[in-house]
Amino acid sequence: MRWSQAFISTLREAPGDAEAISHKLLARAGMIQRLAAGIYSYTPLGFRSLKKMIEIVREEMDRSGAQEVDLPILQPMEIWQETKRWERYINDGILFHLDDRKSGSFALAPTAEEAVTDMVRKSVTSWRQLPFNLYQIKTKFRDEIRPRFGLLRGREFLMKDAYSFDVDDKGLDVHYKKMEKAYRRIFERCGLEYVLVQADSGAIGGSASEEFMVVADTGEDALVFSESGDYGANIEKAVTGELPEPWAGEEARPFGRANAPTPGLITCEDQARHFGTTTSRIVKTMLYEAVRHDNTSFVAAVLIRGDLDINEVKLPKALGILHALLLPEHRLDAIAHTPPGFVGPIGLTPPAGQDDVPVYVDRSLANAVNVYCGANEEGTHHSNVSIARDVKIAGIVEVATAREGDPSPTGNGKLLIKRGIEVGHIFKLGTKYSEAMRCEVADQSQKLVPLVMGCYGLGIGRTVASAVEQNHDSEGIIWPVPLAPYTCVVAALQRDADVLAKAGAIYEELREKGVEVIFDDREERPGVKFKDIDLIGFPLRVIVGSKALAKGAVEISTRFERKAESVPVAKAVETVLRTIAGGGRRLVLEPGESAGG
RNA sequence: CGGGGCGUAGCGCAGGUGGUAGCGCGGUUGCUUUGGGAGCAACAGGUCCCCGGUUCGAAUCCGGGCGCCCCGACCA
Repeated sequence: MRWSQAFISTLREAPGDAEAISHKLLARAGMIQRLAAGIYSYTPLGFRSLKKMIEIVREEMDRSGAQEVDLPILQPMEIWQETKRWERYINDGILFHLDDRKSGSFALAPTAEEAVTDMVRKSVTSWRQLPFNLYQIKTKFRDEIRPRFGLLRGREFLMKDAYSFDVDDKGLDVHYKKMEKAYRRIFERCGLEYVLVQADSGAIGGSASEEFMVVADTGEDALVFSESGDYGANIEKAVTGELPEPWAGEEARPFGRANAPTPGLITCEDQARHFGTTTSRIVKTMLYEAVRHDNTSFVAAVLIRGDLDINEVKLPKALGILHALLLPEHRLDAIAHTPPGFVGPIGLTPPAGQDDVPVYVDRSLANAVNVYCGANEEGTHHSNVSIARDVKIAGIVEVATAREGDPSPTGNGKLLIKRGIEVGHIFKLGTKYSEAMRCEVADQSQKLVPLVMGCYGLGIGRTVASAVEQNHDSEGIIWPVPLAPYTCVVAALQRDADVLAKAGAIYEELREKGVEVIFDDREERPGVKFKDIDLIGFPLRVIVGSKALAKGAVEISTRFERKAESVPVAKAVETVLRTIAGGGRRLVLEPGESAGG
């Protein structure tokens, strides 16, 4: 491609709404353009990188034995109602949906479990037709509450989604492992540093799930790792080892009434200071509106140590409910007879229609003795509370949020917290969708069984953006070779006939040798060319300028190293080829070839 | 959903006591320049987010709406 003919426009300044580095740089490089909040166009240059990513994913999915399909993204409400996801997603406000002329409703789908399950149930009747894994690379829609960070959280986005179908869990395990392997190959090919962590399966449902995360400060997820590297989990899922218990070995003292704190002492920190103890001895009592799967609800109390926080992603699962909403303050008075700060597990008044308020206790408090808790009276606390003795416990649950420095659940060292971008997510769905949609086959004993499914997502645009997050400097993007829009740029620094001819010849030869190369033949000053080339971040750069050319040389450098070497004109092409063969990050010169920078 | 901010040329922004709009970058043309976003000159480019109101007159004041960005989303 000749730059002078190409649709490329770079920006000296990033659009004002760009926040993340990848967003700023991709926009400045003219690779993406915002059309609306969370909705981006790819320019020819940006689309080239996107296509690179698509091809890598397609190759690795095909290699794994998966088969590509194309499912409608405009999907009828009816199949979403079969799995109860219509109401759920509408309630969460994240489903784009619309009506057609005849009043039918449709979704612009964020995932395709229903569509693929429908396809399979219509055509598969026997276990002999299994197993298989179907995937597609297609634009998806999610009406994000808050789209941000450019390609990282958009409302329209390109995602690869795959769905495996097996007769039993053993088959699912095989597919799951295959996908993990395929994903590892994909991210390794992109040159990305990533980690695999345990994850919550969220709204998709299912049992096990793991996320592929690119570690980056702009990441929206908090990740928990053990120092020793033998544990990694999304904070939504992370558990900790046994925490030291400050009451270990103590005798339980008689239950009492604490000297009253002033009503202003609302936080656990204030109270601990007032009582002359640590926050770990203050019991935090949180009241939740617990919504059951049948949409009925009740009020429940959850007790946790004052130095810990409740993880509201873990909570519903621990309580066996659909979701838990913290009770709004105005409802506290009727149940706990006090504003926040003095709520406790003893003497709660259940709301109408409920016999009692069940009290769930986090594991961290299961053995607690001689602790303080709110007395359900403003300004008052109980002291020397022994949880097992004094509280009617509905269940011991594990709902604490992991903290940096907590012991690792594996017993090896402490936990660290980093941020990450979720680029891939693999789930064991089980039979959630196949049962709801009656996607069944006859097994070997002629019994009708629902298919066991897995689902595997991979954000294409997001992975490209992650690559930029991970590979850039003050001048611009440093594309990993596999994702670069062009591998190499040949720039003619001057409009001099000899310069243009030599540069043109090198460009033509590289092209013939199969290198993806762009020829900067623009009528621009050298400075402009250098800036654009660095900003877009082509891995290799061949500079043809009148100065070096007078000595029969051109200058070659990689975007990663940025140190240019003079190379004889006749050796330029082979130097480029050798450097690409060597990975493209570092210049590979022949011994004795360098004439110095 | 709560709080804050913004909306003026392709991009980044200024203006705002009411009088019909400006700067930088970018663009076009010419001359000069030519190894890290050149200089001079001329030119082009605007629904000042939209609708309504006040006024002789609104980018500016008032009301309503829309769009966008940021922060927070309750830890008792």
